[in-house]
Amino acid sequence: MVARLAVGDATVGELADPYDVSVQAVSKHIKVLADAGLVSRSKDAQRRPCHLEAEVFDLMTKWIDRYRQQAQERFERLDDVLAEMRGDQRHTNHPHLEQGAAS
Amino acid sequence: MVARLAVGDATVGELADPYDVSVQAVSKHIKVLADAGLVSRSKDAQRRPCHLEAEVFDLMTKWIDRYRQQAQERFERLDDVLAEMRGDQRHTNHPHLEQGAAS
DNA sequence: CCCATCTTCAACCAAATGGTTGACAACGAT
DNA sequence: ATCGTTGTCAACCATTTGGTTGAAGATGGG
Repeated sequence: MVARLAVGDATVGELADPYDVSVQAVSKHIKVLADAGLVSRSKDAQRRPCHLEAEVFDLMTKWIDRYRQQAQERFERLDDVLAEMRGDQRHTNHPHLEQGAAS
Repeated sequence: MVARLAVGDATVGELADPYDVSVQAVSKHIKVLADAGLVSRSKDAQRRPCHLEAEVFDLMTKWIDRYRQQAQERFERLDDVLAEMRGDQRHTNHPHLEQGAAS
């Protein structure tokens, strides 16, 4: 959905077409996104194209960065030292995420 | 929840404590996050502290950036020109997001 | 005016989410 | 061995989410 809109504006019908889903469902979905400010609507005859609001990306990124920064600061400081002192051993069981972050 | 973990690792009990919610609820929630790879668990006696996985932030940011780039490229190219040509008028009704992006 | 097209509204339904309580497993301390 | 602490499992319930169908509003073309 977002992927399609990132490519370009589209009507509800166009959004629903490629998928096995009713137009009403998409209309509902878009209403939520619009209410949340993620998309805006324009008016072209009986059509109301959807436009992805790019500013939202910035907000999301900002939100994420706030927590990332906290986590990384802590990580780089004393967390691991203490963990090592008390024989802490992490087991992530999520190999796709492991990338040698912990020394 | 994420906010608390960004500050530092915590046990299920510590996470539940500040809120009016049962330990079981938090345990369930954490299980979801752990299954999704957002947090890892360690083992300290009968306690199992939760650790926020920082890599996830990178993945999120990467995902977002992909779409942001597409949207902005399109935006800066011909989208608005065409819109203007056919008398397009956008109405976002989301003032908190408006910041003079569209000329 | 009436029709075709596009969208939305309303009522409804199934599944997912997020919470509860109660039982129980694991562990350290006594 | 037993007990207190911590976390999890299971069954259950309410709310939200995401879908459906059917009817109705809006708009331009004949």
